[in-house]
Amino acid sequence: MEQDTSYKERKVITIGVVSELTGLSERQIRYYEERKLIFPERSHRGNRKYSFADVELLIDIANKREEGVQTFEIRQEMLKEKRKEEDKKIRKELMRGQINARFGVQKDS
Amino acid sequence: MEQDTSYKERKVITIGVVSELTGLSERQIRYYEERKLIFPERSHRGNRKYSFADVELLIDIANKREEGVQTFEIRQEMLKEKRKEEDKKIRKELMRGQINARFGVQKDS
DNA sequence: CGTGTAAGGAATTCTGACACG
DNA sequence: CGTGTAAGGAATTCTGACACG
Repeated sequence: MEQDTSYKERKVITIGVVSELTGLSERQIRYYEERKLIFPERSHRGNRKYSFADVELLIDIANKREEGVQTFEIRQEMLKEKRKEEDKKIRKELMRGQINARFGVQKDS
Repeated sequence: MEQDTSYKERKVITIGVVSELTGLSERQIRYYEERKLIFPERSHRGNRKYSFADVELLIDIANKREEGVQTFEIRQEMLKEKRKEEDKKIRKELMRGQINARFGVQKDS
């Protein structure tokens, strides 16, 4: 289901390049990971790898930080967003279920 | 005009990751550059950086090589392709020019 | 809390070259 | 021609820690 060929989601960018792309120091980037704001993959021997989506997220984080928002609060907001997304998804699936129940394919047997 | 925010074209991937992604050795990847099949950018201090488009191109090259096609021939084909693309583009622009001449915006002055 | 920095080590990347076929 | 490899050096990345505020 999860098509992970998407260029935006593939984790292939090393921390040095991410640093250039975002203007953040490597220290900051690693710290935001420690605070569970960002989740890079690890290469074979432990090097962090980020996606373009991660880069964009980091830029958002940087903006929030500049406004004085603490990492803890940013995390709260992100979790809230995530819950909202999941809710939407579930509602969609429920709807689909109801439609199928009335007009959809027959259950076999 | 050239919108280079495109994830596919941004050169951000280091040679080690490209090697993993393509299955090619770093030696091979550097050699194909020497033969002018691929054109990475360089980071600040000289490290090669590739795009997803480059990765796909390298996979195509690898397939051709497996069929025994020489790098020189691959280069020929690529140049031919490129010329074809440019031709198409020019024809398109010519067409647009004619349409504008009859129905388009007035030239000022 | 958020970030800088020095520390020490391991892994990465670079170039030019020799080897083989 | 296309690729492997050893060589030496420079740059990258990692972790854990101390510092400051």
